Amino acid sequence: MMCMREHGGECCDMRGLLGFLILFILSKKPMHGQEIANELAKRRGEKPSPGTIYPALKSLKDLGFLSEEKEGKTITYGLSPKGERALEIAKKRFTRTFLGIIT
Amino acid sequence: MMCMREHGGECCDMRGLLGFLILFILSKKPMHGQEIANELAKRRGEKPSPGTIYPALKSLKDLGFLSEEKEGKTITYGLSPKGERALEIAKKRFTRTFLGIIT
DNA sequence: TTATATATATCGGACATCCAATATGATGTG
DNA sequence: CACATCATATTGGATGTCCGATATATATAA
Repeated sequence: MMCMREHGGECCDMRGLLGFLILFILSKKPMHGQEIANELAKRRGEKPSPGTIYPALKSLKDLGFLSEEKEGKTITYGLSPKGERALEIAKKRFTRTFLGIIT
Repeated sequence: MMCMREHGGECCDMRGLLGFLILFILSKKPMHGQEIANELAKRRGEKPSPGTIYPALKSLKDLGFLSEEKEGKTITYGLSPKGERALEIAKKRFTRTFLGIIT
């Protein structure tokens, strides 16, 4: 049914770009999981569930894109050098693909 | 494994935004399927297969987002008024979600 | 200690996306 | 007509994305 959601008026649910968004958000400022989820909520309009955000962070970590610092119960994530390079490449692709859409 | 693809350097495969992209492309100029596929190839770097583009067009058509004009073997698609409204809403969401990424 | 709240983590599965293969129909050329 | 070509269409399935439910760990309060 493609990306069209809800009562016929909306499309574009950003599916598949969660990891990209997280990299971008972390490039602005290191954050822990809940802060990232809140930032995503601001952008997407809906807060991702724990079952979304933590596996996503794990994937990015497994790819070597994140640095982390544990303190008590919170883990603050940032971009590793590899993560920064990946973000730059992804931004180029994103920009080329969606050129002209954001006016 | 999220949206991360290929040798660790890339992410952001635009999954889930195909319908949105098609609406945007058609808002610039009415086109038929193959022209749309070629335009997508320019943006994404890879031409979508027939099994991708035609079901996508069918979904958009079923949602009432497209107008079409058949001439011989080609069908030229454009945006219906409903499609234009949907695109505007989607662009707002897209812009809010990815604000700051395209510099 | 017990209770509560918060952060992180995992697992199962529903659902969506997209492609490969294939089929249909129209047009043109010999 | 037979054949090739191009645009369109369908369908089966592999894969990916994300959420709900649940569990664990740490911190704080009574």
